[in-house]
Amino acid sequence: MVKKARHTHRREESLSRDRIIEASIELLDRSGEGGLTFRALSDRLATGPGAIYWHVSGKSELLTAACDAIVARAMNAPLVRATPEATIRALALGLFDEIDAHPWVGSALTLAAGELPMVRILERLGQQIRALGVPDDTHWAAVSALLSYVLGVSGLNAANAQVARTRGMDRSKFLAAVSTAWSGLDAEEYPFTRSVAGPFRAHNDRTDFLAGIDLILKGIDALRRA
Amino acid sequence: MVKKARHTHRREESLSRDRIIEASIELLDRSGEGGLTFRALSDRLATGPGAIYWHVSGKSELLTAACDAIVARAMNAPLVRATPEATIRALALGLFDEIDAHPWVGSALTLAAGELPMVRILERLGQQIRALGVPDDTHWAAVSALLSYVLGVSGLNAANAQVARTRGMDRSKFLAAVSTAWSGLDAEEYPFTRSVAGPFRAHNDRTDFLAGIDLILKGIDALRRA
DNA sequence: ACCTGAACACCGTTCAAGT
DNA sequence: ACCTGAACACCGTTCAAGT
Repeated sequence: MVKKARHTHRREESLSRDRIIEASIELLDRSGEGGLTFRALSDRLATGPGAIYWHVSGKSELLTAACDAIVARAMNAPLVRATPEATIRALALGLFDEIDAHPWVGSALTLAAGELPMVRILERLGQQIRALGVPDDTHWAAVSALLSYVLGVSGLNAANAQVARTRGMDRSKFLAAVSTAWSGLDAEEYPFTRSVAGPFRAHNDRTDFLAGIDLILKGIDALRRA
Repeated sequence: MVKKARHTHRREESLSRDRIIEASIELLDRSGEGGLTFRALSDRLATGPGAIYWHVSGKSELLTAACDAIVARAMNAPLVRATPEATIRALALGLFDEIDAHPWVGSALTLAAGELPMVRILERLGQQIRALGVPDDTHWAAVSALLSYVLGVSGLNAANAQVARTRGMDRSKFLAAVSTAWSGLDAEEYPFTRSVAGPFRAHNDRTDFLAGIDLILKGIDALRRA
């Protein structure tokens, strides 16, 4: 019963990079990372695959551009005046929420290392690190730790969403399955993992994410006093 | 001039899961993540693609098993008696070095979220967190922060290696290219990124990685005093 | 300048048929 | 029980040909 979503409508506007990226995001949101193909995309845009190549260099540019649209939204959100620490938390949470809503962004971000979406995050976090007043020569260490952590959580979220999707589970079913697997590990070899199997089942990704940010902020704070 | 590496030798041993994984690792090391295909693999093992499916359920199991072989090596390395902090640093560095030598492990690790390779890391780090004497209800927050950070750095390493490979650059050329791109960003919008473009060019991944671990350890230390 | 769509060179996976 | 290899249903990308 695979029914191809036929597009009955004729194309009204002409093709453009923006329309292509918009359609890419819709495909990625609906069907995950595997959902973005040139065939599905050209079908949706009522054109041929070759037409897309006129506006975009290839798939990786497409994915990065889609990712950037989401990241930009989170990084350009207006910020209330607050301490640098509070601003970092707010920025990180805003990004977390976007990635939670669009899990494919998590892996796209890492894939586009050094490119615009990552730079947006680097910049916003970095400005706050600067405002924190830590020594100049620790700026890079501080941001890169924050950035790596954020990318780690993002990638994990993307992977979890991906696995849950392919196995047709929702999030709580997936957590329960992992938790059960961990509980069944050898007691001699994996005592710690067994001990966190319970907490893991009930854990809240968002809270844990913030706790990790706070841990790193605490560490950065120590840099200032050193 | 694409010369297919012909295998002139007949197969001596019979096929086995271990031989398949060993060959997978060789392919991944030589040609990166894209190098692992059932065709390349069956060519190398002097068999057909179908034969591999007799021993292994599919590509993702193959990748996870290959990843696990490398991770196990790092996590089972004998440890000298030391403080929990020093042990965590040693474990993390050992893992970093393996991933540096086998960058594909970085993305495979994230892809196999919740599975054995990740659990090995979770367990070893967790045992040391426990030894640190922080409150029981902070164990999960502490390990998951460390783990996410390690996965973030790993993924980034994998992505960098991948980009450098496709562009045919070595690491220093790649760093220089990113650094130059950052220096060319708009001065109003990206002051911080521009300011770290210089340090970035000369930075040492291994040192930065360890600095991040230390930052998180400092934060965990604060948990004990709280 | 922009679009079409067939064709190319790949993929992972399945499966009837062999030993 | 284990292996073979053709076949299936996909991919991303290219390109001669159209408008």
